[in-house]
Amino acid sequence: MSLEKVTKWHGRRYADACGAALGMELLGERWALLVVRELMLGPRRFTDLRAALPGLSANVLSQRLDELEAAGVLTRRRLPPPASVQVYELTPWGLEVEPVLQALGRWAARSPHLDPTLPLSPVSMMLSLRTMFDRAAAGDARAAIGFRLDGEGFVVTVADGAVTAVRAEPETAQVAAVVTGRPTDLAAVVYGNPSTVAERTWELLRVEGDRDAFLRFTGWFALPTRIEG
Amino acid sequence: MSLEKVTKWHGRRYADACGAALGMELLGERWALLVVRELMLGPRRFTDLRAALPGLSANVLSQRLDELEAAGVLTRRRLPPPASVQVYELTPWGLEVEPVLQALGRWAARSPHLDPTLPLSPVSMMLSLRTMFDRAAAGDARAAIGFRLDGEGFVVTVADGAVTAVRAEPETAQVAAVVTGRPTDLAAVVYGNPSTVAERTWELLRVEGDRDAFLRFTGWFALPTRIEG
DNA sequence: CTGTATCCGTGTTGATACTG
DNA sequence: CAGTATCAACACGGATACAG
Repeated sequence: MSLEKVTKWHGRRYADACGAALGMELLGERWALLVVRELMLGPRRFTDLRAALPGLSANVLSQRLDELEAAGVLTRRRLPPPASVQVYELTPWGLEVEPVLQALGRWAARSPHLDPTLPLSPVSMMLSLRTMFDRAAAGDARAAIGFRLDGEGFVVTVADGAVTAVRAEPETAQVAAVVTGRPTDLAAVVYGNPSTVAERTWELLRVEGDRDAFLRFTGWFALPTRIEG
Repeated sequence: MSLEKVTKWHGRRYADACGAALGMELLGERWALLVVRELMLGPRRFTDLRAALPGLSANVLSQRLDELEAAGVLTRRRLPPPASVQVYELTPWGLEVEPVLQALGRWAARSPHLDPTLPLSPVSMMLSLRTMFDRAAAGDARAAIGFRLDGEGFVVTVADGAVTAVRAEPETAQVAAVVTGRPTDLAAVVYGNPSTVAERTWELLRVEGDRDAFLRFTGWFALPTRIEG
């Protein structure tokens, strides 16, 4: 069966020696890159992926997971009992897809068609912080902010002109503030023009702890300028 | 009709605010990224694209060109008479796809499935030099090498720790050497282990001018290490 | 609860042939 | 040269039913 899939994976080849062509064979199938994106911050279960990717049907997700496993991008692993559930996890090489995600995201963010009102998954929001971090704006500032987005916890740290974002329950002792809310609203506050972000949007987020620390934090991230369109 | 296409481009959305998702909507359709790749080094005609992308049929190419034009990635332009032919040209924003191509190519080049025996287009070969340039290996060396691949001329220049590659007829006066041959054979020589590149492969390339300069040049480019598979 | 397998309507893809 | 027309095959997405 597994061999079946490996051999079957040559359905739609480009027959092109170029690396970018091979990349599109591996990641270019519909939904494939978004599945990888959702695994970028750690292993997830089948149902987690479905929840993060509404519109992706179960049969297509199954197929993508098979193909990505055959390609060596991810592995399926059964968690040790008692939590005997299956999770999907990127391989080290799969983790290296992040620069691709970032280059693509940065490029497309300049399109007039980018629509911030569309749904945004928690992982997607956190990854965008890694992509859109503005080193010059942050300078040598330091801060750790916790997030709880749709029930999922993350900790983002800025230090030494770099940013990290990991999946973790934010402990009030370790972060300056904990922000709770929906990813879309967080994006509006972080990427919106501070003077035009509606007060109503701020009200949709709950900020516990040092609110000013989070306010400064939002200034260290910026979307690229849009092209006219 | 053109408006028709713009509005029609809503066919397969992801309904996801993430930039990477939008990027896949714009460039993720089959063949789309490879069409952009072929335009990266300057305008090309419909037939040029078909020649560079065997396996891409005329109707699909037509459709991709429409979609990419509607998205603002490329424009169609009619060359002034007498050469009154139509060419497709990337917009400034379309040119910015190159980092995506590079990130994807660099990532996929580590796959065990990369197959250097597959056909390689001249543009693809030249772009790979921009991607795989090894700044440390080049040091402060300088050189200009001309190439004639499947009849298309290019000039590649290395200077100040950077590489450029442009479409241009190589003039013997401006380059240290002119290499004539097929892209695949050039790739074998540039990216192969120098000690294991068959003498037969070298014989498939014609090197006019300073052969040693070209030999040094080949040492400034390297593929990333393959993963086990 | 966590996936997997099957059926089906629809749209996309791709080969061939053909037109301005 | 630059596409359009037609048609067959297949991929996608939704629903549903089934297995561990």
